[in-house]
Amino acid sequence: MHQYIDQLNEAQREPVLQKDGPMIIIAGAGSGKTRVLTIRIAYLMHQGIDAFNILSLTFTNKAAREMKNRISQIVGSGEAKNLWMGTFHSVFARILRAESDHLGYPSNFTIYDSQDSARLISSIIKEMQLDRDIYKPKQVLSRISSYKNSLITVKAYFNNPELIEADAMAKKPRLGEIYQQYVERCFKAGAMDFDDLLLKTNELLTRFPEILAKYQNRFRYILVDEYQDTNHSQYLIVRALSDRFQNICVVGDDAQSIYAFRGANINNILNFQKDYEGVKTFRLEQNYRSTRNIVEAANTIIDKNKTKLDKVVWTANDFGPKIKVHRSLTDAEEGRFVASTIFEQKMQNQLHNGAFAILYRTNAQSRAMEDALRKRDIPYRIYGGLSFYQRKEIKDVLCYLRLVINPKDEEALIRVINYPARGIGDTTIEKLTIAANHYKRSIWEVMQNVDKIDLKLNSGTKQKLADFVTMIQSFQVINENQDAFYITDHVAKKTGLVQELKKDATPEGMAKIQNIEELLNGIKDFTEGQKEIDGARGALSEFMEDVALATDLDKDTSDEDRVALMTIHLAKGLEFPHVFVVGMEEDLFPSAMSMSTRSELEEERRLFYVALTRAEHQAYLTYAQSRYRWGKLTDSEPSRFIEEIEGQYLEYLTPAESNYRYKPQIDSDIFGDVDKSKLRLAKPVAGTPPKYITNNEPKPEAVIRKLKPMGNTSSSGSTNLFDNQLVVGNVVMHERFGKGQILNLEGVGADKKAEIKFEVGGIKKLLLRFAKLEVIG
DNA sequence: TTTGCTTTTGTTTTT
DNA sequence: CAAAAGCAAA
Repeated sequence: MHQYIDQLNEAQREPVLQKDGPMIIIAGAGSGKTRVLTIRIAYLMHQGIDAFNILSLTFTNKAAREMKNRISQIVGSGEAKNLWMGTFHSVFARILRAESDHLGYPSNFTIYDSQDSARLISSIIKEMQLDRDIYKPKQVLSRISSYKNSLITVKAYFNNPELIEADAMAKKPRLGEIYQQYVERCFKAGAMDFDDLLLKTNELLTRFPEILAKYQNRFRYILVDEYQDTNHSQYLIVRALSDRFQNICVVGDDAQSIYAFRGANINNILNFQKDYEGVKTFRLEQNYRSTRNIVEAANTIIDKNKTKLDKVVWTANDFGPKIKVHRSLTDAEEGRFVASTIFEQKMQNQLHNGAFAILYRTNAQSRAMEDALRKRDIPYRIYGGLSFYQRKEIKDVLCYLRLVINPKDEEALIRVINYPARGIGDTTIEKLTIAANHYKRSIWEVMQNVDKIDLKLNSGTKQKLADFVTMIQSFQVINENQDAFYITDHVAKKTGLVQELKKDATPEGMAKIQNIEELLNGIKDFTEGQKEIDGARGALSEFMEDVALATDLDKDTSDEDRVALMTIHLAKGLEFPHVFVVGMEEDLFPSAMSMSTRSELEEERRLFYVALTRAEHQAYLTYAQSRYRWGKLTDSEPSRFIEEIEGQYLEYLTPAESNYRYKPQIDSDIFGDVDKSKLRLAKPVAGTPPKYITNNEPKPEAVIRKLKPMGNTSSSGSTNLFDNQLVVGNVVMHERFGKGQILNLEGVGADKKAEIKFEVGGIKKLLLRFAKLEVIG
C-alpha cells in the first residue's frame, strides 16, 4: 500500500481503492473531497493507468492547477503533466479547437464573453427594429443561454410549438428569430459563446461517431467534481464520454448546489444512481474543516430544505466559539465593524490578513467593505466583480489582439474600429453591417472590398477604413514571427491606445495605464513560461486561448497577505479561519429576486449553507438596518436565515450605538463621526498592546459585548429600548404589520418575544430584538 | 463625426 | 450612485 493512502480515513479510502465502474461520492462540506479526488488519481496512476487516459473536470482552473501540483508531488511531474484537467469550458474549448474543422469553425475561433454576447444581441434587436423595453438584451440572452444549455438548437426551437407558444405568451414572439440571427452572426464571426463550448461539443460527439469513439477510448477514467452544479449539456457530454468504459466517478454535495440560475440541474446528482448500472455510492460525512458549532449550526439551516439527499455531516472538532451576529445602522457602519473586528483579532491573536474572508451576496456590497478596510489600512483583495480582463482599457487592448488572430470577430472590430477616434462613426459602421448581412460575409471582408461594393461612402471614409485594414494586417504579419509580448506591446503603442490614456491625468487615468502595464507584465511572464515548454513559442494565439476563460481566481497571488473579499458563489470550495457573511438582510440575502418560489428560496438557503461552512474557526453574520441601494438609503430587516439557525449556536453582539436609532433624525454622516471617535484605535505605543478608546469600556473585549445572556442589564444598557418598557396591553405600531396590541410577553434579553394581535394579519410572535415597534398607547 | 451634456436604467449569483 | 444611452451643438 502506498504511504499517501494511509493519510486517509476509512470512508475516504474506500472510494480511492474502488478503481473501476461508476461511482458517486457524496461529500459533505469540508470532508476532504479534493483530497480524495487527488489521491484517487494518483493511485490510479500507480496502478498503471496512463495519465493520458484520465480526464478530470473541476469547477475552477485554479482547483485543477492545485490538484495537478499535488499529484505531481506524489507521482512526479513528468507523469502528471499528461493529465487532462480543467473546467468543462476549458477542456472542451481545447478539444473543439482540435476538431473545429468538422464543425466548420476555424481552430482559432474567438470565445465571446457575456458582454460580447449581450452587445451582439442588442444590435440584432436594434436591427430588427424591436422594442428594447420588451426585448431586453440581457433577458433575451439568458433565454437563449438556457436553450443552449438544454440542447435546444434553433432548429429544435422552431420544431417545438410549446417553446414558440411560451415566448409568444411572454410577448416575445420574435425570440426565435433573434436566436437564429444570433447563432448565424456568431458563426460568421468565427465565435463561440460560453454555452457553445458545451453545445458544440455535444454536436461534435453526436454527429461524428468516430470522434466520439476516439475520445471515449482516450478518456477511460473520468472524474467530475462539483457534479451538483452541472447542467444538462455537461451531463450529456459526461454520459457520452463515459459510455464505453463506464469508469466514471462523480463527486458532489447536493447541499451545495448553487448554480441553478445558469442551468445547473440538481437532478443530475440526485438521479446518478439511475443513470448507470451498478453504481457504488460513498459518503464522506466527517467534516475536518470547521468547529462543531459551525457544523451543527449549518446542519440546522440545511434541514429546512425539502429536496436533499440523506446525509449527516458531523465533526470530531472542538465546539469552538459561537457564531457572532452583529447589527449595525448602515452599510458603512457594518463595514467599520468588520474592519475593526479584523484589526482587533489580528492584534489579539497574531493573525495574518489571509485568515479573514468577507463574503457577500452581490458584488455591489464590496464597496462599503473596501472603504472601511482602506481607512484601517488593512490590505485586501477583491475577487470577481469586474475581472481584470473585463476592464475597459484591458478589453480594448485584447480586442485588438482578437482581431489580429481572428479579424472576423465582429464584436472586437466594432469595439475598437473607432477607439481611439479615427473618424469612423456609427453611420459608417451601420452601412458596413448592412452590407455584411446582405452578402452574408463578415464586416472585415466587406472592408477589404470597399472599392468593389457601392456603400455610398465618401472617399475620406474609404481611406480611413483602408488605413485601419492595413494597420491590422501589419499586426498580423508581425504576429507570424514574434511572441505574444512583442505584438501586444507593439499594438498598444501603434494603435494610439496608450497615448489616448495618457491624455487623462486623473488618478483613474493613471490607474488604467498601470493596468495595461500589468497586462504586459502578465503576457511577458506567460511568454517566458511557454518558451520553456517544447512545441510552444509563446505565440499570441496560445495566450489568447486562455484569456477568455481566465478568472480572477486563477491569478496566483499567494505571496500577498490580504483579506479576501468575494461573493459567496466564488467562495465555494475555499476555506478561511474567520469568515464574515455581510448583508444578512431580507431582499438582499435571500435576494428579492429569489423568493417567489420554494426552489429559489432553497437555493438561497444552500448558498447560505455554503457561506457558513467556509469558516474554520469563527463565523460572523452581520446586517444593517438601512443601506444604500440605487443611491438611496433604504430600510432593511434582518435575514430570515439568521433566525433559522438554532439560538444555541449564536451569540448576539450589539454595539452601544445601536440604541441611537431610536433617537429622532440622526444624520448618518454625523453619526458616522460619533461612531469613529468611539471606535478608533489608539496608536499603539511601543511595547504595549493597542487600546480601544471607548466611553465606558477600556478593555478590547468590551467593544464586543455579549448580548445573549442578558438577564441583568447592569453595565452596558439594554439591547433595545423597548426591552423593559413594553407591558402587556400596549398598543404598538409595526413597520410592516401596522397597529396591534400586545397580548403576552415572554423570554428575557435577546430572546424576549411579544405576542401581538395586529388589526390586519392576526396574531404574531415577534422577537423584540428585531421588531421595530413604536408604542402608541 | 465628435463632444459634452442630460436622461435613463439597473443589482443577483458565473463559465 | 454609476454606467450607458440618448440628444443637441459644434
